[in-house]
Amino acid sequence: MPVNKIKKYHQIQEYIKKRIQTQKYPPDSYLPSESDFCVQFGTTRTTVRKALDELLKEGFIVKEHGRGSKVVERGKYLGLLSIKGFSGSTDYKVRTKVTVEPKIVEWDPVIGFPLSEDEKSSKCVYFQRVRYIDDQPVVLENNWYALNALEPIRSEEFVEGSFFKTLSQEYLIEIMGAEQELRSVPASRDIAEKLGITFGTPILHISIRFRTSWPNLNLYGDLYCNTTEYAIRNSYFL
Amino acid sequence: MPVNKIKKYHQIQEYIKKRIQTQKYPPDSYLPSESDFCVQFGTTRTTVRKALDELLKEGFIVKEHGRGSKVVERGKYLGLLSIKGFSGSTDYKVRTKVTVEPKIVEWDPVIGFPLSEDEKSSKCVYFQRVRYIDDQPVVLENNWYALNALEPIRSEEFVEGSFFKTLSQEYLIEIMGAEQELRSVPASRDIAEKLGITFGTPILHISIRFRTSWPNLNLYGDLYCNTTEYAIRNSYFL
DNA sequence: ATTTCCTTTTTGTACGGACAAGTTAATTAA
DNA sequence: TTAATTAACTTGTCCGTACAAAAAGGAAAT
Repeated sequence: MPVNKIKKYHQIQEYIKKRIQTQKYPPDSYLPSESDFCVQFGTTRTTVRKALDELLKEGFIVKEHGRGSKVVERGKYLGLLSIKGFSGSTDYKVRTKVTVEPKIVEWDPVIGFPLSEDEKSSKCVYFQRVRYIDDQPVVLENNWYALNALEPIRSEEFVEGSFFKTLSQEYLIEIMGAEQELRSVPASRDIAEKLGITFGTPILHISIRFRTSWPNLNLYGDLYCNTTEYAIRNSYFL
Repeated sequence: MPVNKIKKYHQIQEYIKKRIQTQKYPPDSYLPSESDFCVQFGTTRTTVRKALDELLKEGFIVKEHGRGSKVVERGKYLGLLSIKGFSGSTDYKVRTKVTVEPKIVEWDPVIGFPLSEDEKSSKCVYFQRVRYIDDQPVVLENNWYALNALEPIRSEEFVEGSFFKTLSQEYLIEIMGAEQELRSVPASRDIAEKLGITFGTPILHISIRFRTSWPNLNLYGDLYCNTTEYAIRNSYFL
């Protein structure tokens, strides 16, 4: 029979992760040194380093030889697609407007992924946002998630206006991965109007499923991007 | 002054990587056990495991508790965009036709990335391919790389018809990362003809720069994808 | 023939120690 | 004051050991 013993390095890893998520270890600050953690948890550097290595792989920290382990600003959405110059840049004024407040609805068949039985048995929470760059609407974003997995969150409660930051800091939910499908399609009348473009203009349609650290919680997204001015960009390394 | 000492784990890592790239350790086979490597390299499991951990992170192997370390089929292009059902699937007949043989030309200004001085000072190698799915042309692909970084390779010499496999197995060049820009654009007359679609149809335009393990070698790509039948898909995990 | 048990092999976790290498800040020498 | 040196601290590499946990295969019992 499986024993499922608790692993010491995993406990330390989760402890530090929680402190990061709740801003006890704020972004850009340095964690206590490895030997500090050794004393704190009554263990050896081998085990502490294993925990830190895991957090490094998960993207919570970066290590600097001779200096320490630094907490990184979370929520770069891994290698996800982002608008050119979006993340961490001040080239453009990016603004987000919630055009449909989170509300409970039936699942929308436009979601490009098969739902689990668990999800199908539940209603879902839906909200819509529009992303503006330099006061121009560029991305129309529809979002869904299963009501039985997570309660509705009012947009005024979003931490720094970000849904993902809210999940991390308020619910300790992390994005574990994502799958996307991309298509180039002509703009429908509805979308053309919302993005202020002419009917039929080629736009980028992206369907996303985010996998989270909660096994039964997936986030579904349906994005329409006007790429005439700003391209969508992503990058991967190592 | 920096000493740049050779690291034992790195030597072992590179040794195993080379054996994988040259098929001495073929895909799906199991590597010698960790203790075998300890004897072979006169070291301890700590060091061997560090080497294997690096190969795991680089995606060359997977580890199976109680069984061993298995060599994985390389060339999934990391998290790169791939045609839906493309990688490792037999749902569709995928065929690649080289429409322009690799030849030496001047750099094309359509490349959406700034070139380094080194690259600008050299001519470049260019070739064009068309990807077919079920005998339908779906992707038109232009490729460039600097001539002073890598010689031209004739398409008949591609290992299993794959340019990336050739780089890995014949030149020991690995893809270290990539940056992409995506746009939804109307098909030009030229591209519409080559993809067998009507002029003006929305198509997905992707500009890619691949970073390789050779510091001065970048691969540039310019792709035009007809996404009406088959979506472009990608996923990220962990 | 099938199940159960045990042994062997292999990877995973953890301990404890030693020294190397990079960073920072205080101290010393010019 | 400025530059060089030193000391203290932190992460990186590596050694050697021990036991746990998972997988595989063979032996014994049913």
